[in-house]
Amino acid sequence: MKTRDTKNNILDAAQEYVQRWGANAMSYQHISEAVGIRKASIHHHFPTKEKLLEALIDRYSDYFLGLVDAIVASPVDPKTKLRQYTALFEATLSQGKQDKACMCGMLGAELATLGSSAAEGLRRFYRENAKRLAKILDEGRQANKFHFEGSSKVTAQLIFSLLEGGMLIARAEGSVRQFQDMNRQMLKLIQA
Amino acid sequence: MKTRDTKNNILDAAQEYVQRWGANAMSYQHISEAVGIRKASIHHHFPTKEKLLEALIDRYSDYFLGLVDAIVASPVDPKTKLRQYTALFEATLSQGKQDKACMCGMLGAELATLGSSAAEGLRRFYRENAKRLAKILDEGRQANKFHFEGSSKVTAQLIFSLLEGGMLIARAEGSVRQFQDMNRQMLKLIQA
DNA sequence: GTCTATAGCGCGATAGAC
DNA sequence: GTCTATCGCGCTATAGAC
Repeated sequence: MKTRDTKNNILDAAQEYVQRWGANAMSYQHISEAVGIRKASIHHHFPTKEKLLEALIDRYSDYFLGLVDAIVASPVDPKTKLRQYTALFEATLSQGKQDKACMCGMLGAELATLGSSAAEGLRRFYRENAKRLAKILDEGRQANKFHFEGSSKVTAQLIFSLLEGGMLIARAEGSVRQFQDMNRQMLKLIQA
Repeated sequence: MKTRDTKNNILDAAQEYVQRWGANAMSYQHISEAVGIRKASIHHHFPTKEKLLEALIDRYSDYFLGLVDAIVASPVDPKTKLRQYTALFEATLSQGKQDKACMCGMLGAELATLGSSAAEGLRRFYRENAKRLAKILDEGRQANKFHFEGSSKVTAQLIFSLLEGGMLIARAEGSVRQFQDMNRQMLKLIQA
């Protein structure tokens, strides 16, 4: 099998596991069983777990921010953009047994156990998401569709934190519905 | 040393570790070194890690909800109560090297690796916090101090999720300030 | 209640054949 | 690029002396 395919299969399995169980519960053995190759073969593609996590975060970040960029650039109104943004998180939570959270939200709790490159990748994910959210908020406020005082940057942090935290809380209750209700309420508050 | 003291010392060390590193990175060896007793002695007080985590969550929950109850019952206005509630989280984040998060927020990410009793304890913490927040919100809305449409229960979930998620995000950036700004902005949105 | 000693396992990682 | 085999470590947990 091609190297790129194997690498992607490894990252797919690792990501799935981290989103459900966390990085510290994920092992080369688990990936090995999911992908159908031996532990040593994984080390050939990702020599250390730290390198694997770096690659995982980079890929996740690039993919997710790509989806967000498409939303930001689309010609719909700001309220719809914000709704589509929250829908990305709702989709993750709805997948499968509804026990998958945002991978970077999970890793936020395990930050202290990550290497410095992985930690920097995490910060980049947080920062870039907030930046794009702030753009949507500015656009909405300029169009007189969103009404809130103060900084759009801080409000973007607020919304992003709400989504990341909300996924973890709602997952504990097994309630996608609770997460969706919360997101709708946030939209109301921004428009009030 | 008295059993109760030793138990508390063990729980203190364990809690500190979980808040910084997470439950899966916490080991009997780490606690042993922090408390100054041997691994086997910890097993005498908490036979398994699962039991230790259960006790940890129960103690944390009781203590924290006690603080919250005092705020709810105090004769100050609802806005002050909400401010004091967020201040509890800000205080945790400000402690020491500013790398401590809410223990139950951390454990939310590691939910899948917890035993069923510990998971139930977590859900209780989430539920009881939201319940008390909803009470503050109702009180504020009735006094015409808070203005928001829709359910106070959902809004309480929103605020609680925001706090739990915000701690993890702000911790990554090492910015208590960011967390405080976000909380102030939430208060503005509720009062708008 | 605390200790020493150890069992038994899973982990990340490496060596070397194919 | 994938494999078998193995190393060395840290983990949870237990047995049994004091």
